[in-house]
Amino acid sequence: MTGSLARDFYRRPSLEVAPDLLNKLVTVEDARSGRIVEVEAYCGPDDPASHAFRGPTPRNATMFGPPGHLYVYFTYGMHFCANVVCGEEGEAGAVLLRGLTPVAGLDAMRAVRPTARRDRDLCAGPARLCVALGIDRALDGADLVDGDRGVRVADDGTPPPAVPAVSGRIGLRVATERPWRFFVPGATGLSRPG
DNA sequence: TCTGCGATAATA
DNA sequence: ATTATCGCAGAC
Repeated sequence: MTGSLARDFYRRPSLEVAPDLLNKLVTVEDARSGRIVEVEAYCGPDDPASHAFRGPTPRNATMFGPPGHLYVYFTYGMHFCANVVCGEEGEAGAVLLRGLTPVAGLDAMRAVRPTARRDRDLCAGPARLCVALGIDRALDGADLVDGDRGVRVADDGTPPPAVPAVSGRIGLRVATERPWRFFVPGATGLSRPG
């Protein structure tokens, strides 16, 4: 029943993949896992908010690689955020993971995120979920399909919402009006209510 | 519960 | 200079 998503799942534009990623599971080596409840699509060269907008650089190299890999970047001098690379190789599409419902390994998550007051805050935010799951620079480029570095995205049979909630993306100064944030309404682990 | 602000360093 | 953020302080 539960298994890694196939490569072809990711071989589509990020705007198609993003809503389909809702309710899938992210798992890491030590069995910590969370259910994806909030994502944002980034559309490569067509998207002024995308790290890929100005073409390939050392930082965004993973985005320009094959789909189904993890793109991890460092920002604000202290945070890591994680994306799933989408589209054909070279398209540089990406889906940012913004919120998870903690599913397993809650004790380990609490240990690395002592500032989370409630369990619902453990993975509520793109940088928070990276800390909770132990995702950092070392996992940039990890293959989510074969799990070469322990990180996978799996389907346990829970379908995405028939009609996902949609909004503008968060934290941007450009292209804020594009409705490319998708989330499970009312879910535990959203980075913000709506 | 909400709002504003400082931290902190890689990137272009 | 800017940044795909977070946690704290202070106001209600």
